[in-house]
Amino acid sequence: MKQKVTLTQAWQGNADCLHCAIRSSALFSGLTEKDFEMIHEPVGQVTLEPGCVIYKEGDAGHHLFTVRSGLVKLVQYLSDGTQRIVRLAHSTDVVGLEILVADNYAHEAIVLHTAELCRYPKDAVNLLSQHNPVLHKDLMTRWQKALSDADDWLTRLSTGPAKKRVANLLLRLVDKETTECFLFGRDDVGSILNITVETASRVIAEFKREGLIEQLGHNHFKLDIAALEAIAAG
Amino acid sequence: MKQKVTLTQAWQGNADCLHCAIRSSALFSGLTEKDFEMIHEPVGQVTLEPGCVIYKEGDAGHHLFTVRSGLVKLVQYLSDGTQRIVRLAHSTDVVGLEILVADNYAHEAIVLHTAELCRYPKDAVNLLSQHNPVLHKDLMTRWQKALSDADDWLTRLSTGPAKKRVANLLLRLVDKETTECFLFGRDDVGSILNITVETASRVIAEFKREGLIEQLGHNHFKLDIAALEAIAAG
DNA sequence: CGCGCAATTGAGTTTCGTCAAAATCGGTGG
DNA sequence: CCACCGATTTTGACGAAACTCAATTGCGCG
Repeated sequence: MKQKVTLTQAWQGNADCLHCAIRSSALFSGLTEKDFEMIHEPVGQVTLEPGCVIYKEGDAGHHLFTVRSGLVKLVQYLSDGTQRIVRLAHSTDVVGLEILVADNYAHEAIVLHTAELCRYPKDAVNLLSQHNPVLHKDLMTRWQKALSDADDWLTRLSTGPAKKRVANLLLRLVDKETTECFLFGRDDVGSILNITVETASRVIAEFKREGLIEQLGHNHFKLDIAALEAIAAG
Repeated sequence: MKQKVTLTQAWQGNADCLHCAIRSSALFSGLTEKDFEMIHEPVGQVTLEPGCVIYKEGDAGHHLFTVRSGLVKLVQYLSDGTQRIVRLAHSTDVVGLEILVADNYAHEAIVLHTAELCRYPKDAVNLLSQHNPVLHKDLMTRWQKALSDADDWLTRLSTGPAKKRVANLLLRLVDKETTECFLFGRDDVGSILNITVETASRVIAEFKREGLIEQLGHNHFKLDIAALEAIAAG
């Protein structure tokens, strides 16, 4: 796992939320111009490279983040020091929601695929959510989505034999249009599926030999979706 | 798994929320008398026996529930028909939160240990949460707790060898005062820990032989907490 | 007292983890 | 451009853990 890049103070302020490309599904979609005037700290945006740490577990913080593009992993460290990835956040997902009601982040957030992020000050979100019913409901919906994702993670990615888990992971990462999929290090695959690096590698190699996935480049595959779904259903 | 009991319309209306014994940690703790006047449908309460189904996955519903006492399991069914328990709710926990933003329940909720429940109409909660900042924040905190529980479930109860998982489960169920613990069917233990009934039984039997747990009655044990914590840390 | 379900135990098999080695990839510098 | 280095991935051999199938025991309840 690379960890070369660190989050320097590269945030560029004054994102243009009113004309944001993903606004309809962004956190501040329900806000009016008047609402934006109430925010003193500007909404910042930044692009981060793989390996970059957005925040660490236990960090005090005052921001939550929307993932505009790319992929971010949320990691928790176990008592024995090993790490377990408890969620993946991709476009339109919010990470760091917990900072709205807690003082510290619950996970370590690390970029897996180059990601564009927006950053919101928690105080502004807390304040606005009490006056703006749309934002209020949107927040609830995001909590619900996070919880539903967590349940899905447990039932699909942490249950059953290794082949089934890997198939489910690939299907979750695939672009349905192109049937292509960008993967990442085998150690991360293992941390997600709760299997060892070797087992992850073995299963992926076997999928390649059996033609279920075709390698297009470094961690870049074309999937046989139907066949993988058969395995995923198990 | 028993499923003899069904939830008949046994709800007794007009719970006395203002003088509730667990009010300080109940869902409506932040409400004023004036708030209560705004609720047309009374808050109901009921006592349910083990096996009783509170709601099913996919059910349309208009209520969320506080568990006043007892134990409730939240179940999801996998593609192959087997069930996986994704959370346990005990005193002061809320189940069915998702109904605030979705039309259907996300899990099946079944009573494990005789439980007293309070029932809140979703419309009232949604309405009040937009005007009462305390309830608003309380709801957010409950979402966060549910999510944190889910993460904990994954890292503690679904990771590592079977003995470690069983130890973690027992420690989660134990009454720290008496060091006693009420368990349930081995099939439920298996569904929680993602192991088979046989493995669950073997581990528990082994714990008994090694004196880590002493059987006091049917599914009733006294625990050697220190020893179990050593295994749970593993 | 016996019936029936749940729990336990046993034997054999499969899967996965562990440890170790080999191969491959990506990047770097001559 | 090519050779080399380190890191990642793949592969192999072996053992441990858990699953499956089956039989037995134990317990609660009528």
